[in-house]
Amino acid sequence: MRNFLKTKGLKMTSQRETIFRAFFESEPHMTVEELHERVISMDPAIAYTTVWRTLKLICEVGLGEKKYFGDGVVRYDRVTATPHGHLVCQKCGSTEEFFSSEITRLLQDRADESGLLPEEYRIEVVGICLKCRQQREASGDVTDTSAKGKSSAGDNVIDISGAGGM
Amino acid sequence: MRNFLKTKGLKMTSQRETIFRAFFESEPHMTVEELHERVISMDPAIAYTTVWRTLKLICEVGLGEKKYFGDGVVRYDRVTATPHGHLVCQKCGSTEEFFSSEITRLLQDRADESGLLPEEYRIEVVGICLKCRQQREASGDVTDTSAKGKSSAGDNVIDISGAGGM
DNA sequence: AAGCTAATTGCAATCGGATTGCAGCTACAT
DNA sequence: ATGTAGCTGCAATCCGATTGCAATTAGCTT
Ligand SMILES: [Mn+2]
Ligand SMILES: [Mn+2]
Ligand SMILES: [Zn+2]
Ligand SMILES: [Zn+2]
Repeated sequence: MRNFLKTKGLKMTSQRETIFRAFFESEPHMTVEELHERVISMDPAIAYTTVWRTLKLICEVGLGEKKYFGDGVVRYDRVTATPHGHLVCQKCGSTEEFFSSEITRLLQDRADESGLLPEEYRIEVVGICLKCRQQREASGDVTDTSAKGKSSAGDNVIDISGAGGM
Repeated sequence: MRNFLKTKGLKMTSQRETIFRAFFESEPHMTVEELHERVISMDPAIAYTTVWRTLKLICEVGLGEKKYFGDGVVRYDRVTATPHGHLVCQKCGSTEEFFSSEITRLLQDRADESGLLPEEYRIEVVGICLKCRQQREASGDVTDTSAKGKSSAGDNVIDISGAGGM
């Protein structure tokens, strides 16, 4: 890592060392603020701005990637050797990572067909996690909470042309 | 559409009619500002805020979805009967849509495994489009611009544990 | 058709995370 | 030890997203 920076004419500082540690050893998908909290617990003197700039640096060298999970805050993810996807709960914000070489391959093929040189993959399913659905039904909600079976967002057919007509 | 609003206690207005038209008849993935421009060309009196609120409404009733393609601006996409993915050029911002029932099925399976009730799918490949790569090579850049073949972001193995260690 | 009221709209103000300018501090090559 | 290109902390700024509010309007009621 130190060498990596060196070749770029960049310097290793105690702040960066701490922030790198925090980033690579904490749960993934942290916001700048969350990571800053973590960092502060290790070295109270490190500023938010420095965390922000270091995350930017991490992304620039290819070890990190910005992620937008839908709550309006940017999150930072570690880049893995092979792309991975996410299952995101829009209720509690929990995330689960998964790998799928089949999906990656299919996406690669699509990109190739179009002549797009892939740089980053975004593979996400956003929905309501099991835990949140169980809580909801516990509070007496009448909504269908079954996940098993064929229910999915894609099933309900939406007549867009009709809707656009008026 | 009018009926749809009615059942919700909502009103159809000339502004909404215009904005609906603009949204469903323009290219997909427009920003609020872009759509506002379009709307203004149809009715100069319609305010940005109204466009924003109407897009929000469209999303709430399930006909639209927010998208973050990486340039920091929210875009609005039409929801299709079956989920679709995107090929996004991070250089020129062009997008191409594609459908893949295989990918959708694989994602559905993953979600089911985890107990996540799918609500929205995000399937994107971000990279450099053919056109942009050709322009780059034309300006005498030495970078490898081949898209065909096995090149992909997933191939370069990144030793994260090592990086995190220091 | 006129009246009534909740919904909608335009505009200005505000919000809040992202980003930047800058003066003082520091890593590290020499 | 010295010099200089990089860093850092802090405050200021940016800017798209969101909201408060008074005037206006759609659609129901009489
Ligand atoms: Mn991840
Ligand atoms: Mn689309
Ligand atoms: Zn949840
Ligand atoms: Zn392009």
